[in-house]
Amino acid sequence: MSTDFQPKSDFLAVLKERGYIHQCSDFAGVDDKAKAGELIAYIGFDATASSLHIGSLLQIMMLRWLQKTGGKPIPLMGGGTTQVGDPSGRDESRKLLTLDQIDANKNGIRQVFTKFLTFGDGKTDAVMTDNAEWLTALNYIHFLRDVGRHFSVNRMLSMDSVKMRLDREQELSFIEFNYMCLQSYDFVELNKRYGITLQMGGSDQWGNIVMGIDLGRRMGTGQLYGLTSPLLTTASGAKMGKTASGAVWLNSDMLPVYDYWQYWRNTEDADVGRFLRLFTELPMDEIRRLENLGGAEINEAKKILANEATAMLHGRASADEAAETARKTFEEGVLSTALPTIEVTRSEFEAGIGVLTAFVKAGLVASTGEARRQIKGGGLRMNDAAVSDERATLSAADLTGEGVVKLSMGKKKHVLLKPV
RNA sequence: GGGGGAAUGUCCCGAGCGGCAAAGGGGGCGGACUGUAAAUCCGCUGGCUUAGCCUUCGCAGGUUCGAGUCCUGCUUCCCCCA
Repeated sequence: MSTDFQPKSDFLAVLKERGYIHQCSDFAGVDDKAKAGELIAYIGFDATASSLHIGSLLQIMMLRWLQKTGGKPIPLMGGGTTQVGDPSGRDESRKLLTLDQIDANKNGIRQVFTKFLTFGDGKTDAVMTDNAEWLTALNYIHFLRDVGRHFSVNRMLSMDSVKMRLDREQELSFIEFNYMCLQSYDFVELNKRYGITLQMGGSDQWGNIVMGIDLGRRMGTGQLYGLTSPLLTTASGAKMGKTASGAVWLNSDMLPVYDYWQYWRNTEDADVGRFLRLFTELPMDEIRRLENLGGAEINEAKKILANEATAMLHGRASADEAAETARKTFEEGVLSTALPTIEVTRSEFEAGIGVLTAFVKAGLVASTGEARRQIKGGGLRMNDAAVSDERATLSAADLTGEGVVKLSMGKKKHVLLKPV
């Protein structure tokens, strides 16, 4: 596991150069497979929400690079494992999702993959899989006899994730043991069905992946491999993908394209190079040039990062539109009608909407109380003028030439209110 | 089975002599300064129809003019002994 390993395959060369690799069970083994064009790999995604968020993007990019370098990517939907619920997030009673919720979530998640991967029947075409297919049909006794006997509790107890819990005297439920086993079993099952030999994932998945490799050896799959990506944090140490309004979702119905673009635009200086490598496909020498821009010039690099990352997910046209909206809003101070817009009926508007209510409707604040506080702190603006009177009411006089009212919270968040 | 602790503002951690919308952090949001960055400084961080009203301290009762605080029972978690 030397970090100075020199890959011969395009796949590992790209991953290494761009910073996707944290650990690998056997660099040379994966390298040979990739070099021979025989690499088939999977990454599992649990369906805990109706969209994946930025945290999963790194994983998706690995699958994308695999495909581009001649391998076959297999995204695995955790339709079965989600029913068990991965308790590794710790915490008390994690509410179990209903089957309906899981189904709905799977549909939401599935869309994203089609944007990053090419699906089909060809050699390097991606195939969508779902572990509900085999896990839900498992019979407990059969599973114990065929698979369970290969797990050593002694060994499981020595795993980091488990040891940590035990050391801290935190609850470790039996269900968690099972989760690890199911994930291991997935690996073996996917090997049988698709000839998969590599499982990738975040660094927190290392233990589970290694268990899968081990199970494979005992169940006669031939040599399996594991490769993990580093846990991403921003340069100032925050977990990636959280914003004020929650996670940075990949589905546009959960997070408008404009907001997605803004997320990347607001990257910290120190992260620009790293993010360009991981989340865009720009050539390396171009990235090196961009990340070395000094002072305010690095903003150009941030725009390119935002454009490229957004184009990959939402398409070039949407990315351009978001960039143009941002340019008008921030650089020219001109109103762009492409800002996120919420509509109210004309009769409701004419009846008079209070400013407090308007900001709540726009989703800029969570309650009228918060709106009041923000007004006191000078944080709310209407058509770029600070709101000072919380009793004010919107009227036709507030409509701009475009027939909208621009509501802003802070300097960066803008929503248009449009009577229809 | 016996004994001893713990549960607080629904993001987290955490103080709280019977007068409490409840100390202090972290995180988050806003303002200032900047470059839509970081760092720094300042403000805010239960809800509403806001001179007021309503709802919060594991759950259910009780004492009291008044309970996060005292009493009783219950639930969950932790520690010690067996």
